[in-house]
Amino acid sequence: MEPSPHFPCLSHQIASPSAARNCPSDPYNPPEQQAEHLSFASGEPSGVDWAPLLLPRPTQEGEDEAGREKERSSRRTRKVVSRPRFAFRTRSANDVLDDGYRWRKYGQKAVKNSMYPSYYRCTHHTCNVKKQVQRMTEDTSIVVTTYEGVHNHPCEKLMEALSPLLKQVQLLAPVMGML
DNA sequence: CGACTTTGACCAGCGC
DNA sequence: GCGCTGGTCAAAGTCG
Repeated sequence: MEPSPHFPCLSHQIASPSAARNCPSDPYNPPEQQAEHLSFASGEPSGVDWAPLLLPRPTQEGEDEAGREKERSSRRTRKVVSRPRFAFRTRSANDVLDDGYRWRKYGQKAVKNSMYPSYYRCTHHTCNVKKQVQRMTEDTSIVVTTYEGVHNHPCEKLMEALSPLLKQVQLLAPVMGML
């Protein structure tokens, strides 16, 4: 997968968990968050096709709005909507991995098999991606992050980092054309 | 003052 | 049918 703006570091994790252990070039994986990528706990059988989960989904305005409206009307009809989900475990002091996106916490609740999972939503107004962050009871240094849905917008931090480069490319483009 | 977190209440799904 | 559980809402509080 291309260094997707949608999952800057997570893409490594999905594509190659072992490679993900060392991604020093990844600006979205600061030292304190260069977590030990332990394994995947997707709830799916192994051999799951990750591609559709990670590739940018083409903008489908109608479907998106309809989906939101559907969700609004049936406020708590959870577990009915089937959305791409994937989870992974990391060993990190930080609960929240800095994946380049901005998240808003909308809930935290004591549940049985995890002490206090936190619920986050992407703050982008058109994006409906959620993630759940919880620490494992057996080993509290391990954080389980579950993503639900796919971002339909570029990663803000990545775009921020790339914008000077893009400007340079734009400036150089005419010059290159002359050569 | 806007963005974000906290936290108690609410409610639907599920198992018994 | 009932109670438990997990996910979400929303008001209030906090922070920069």
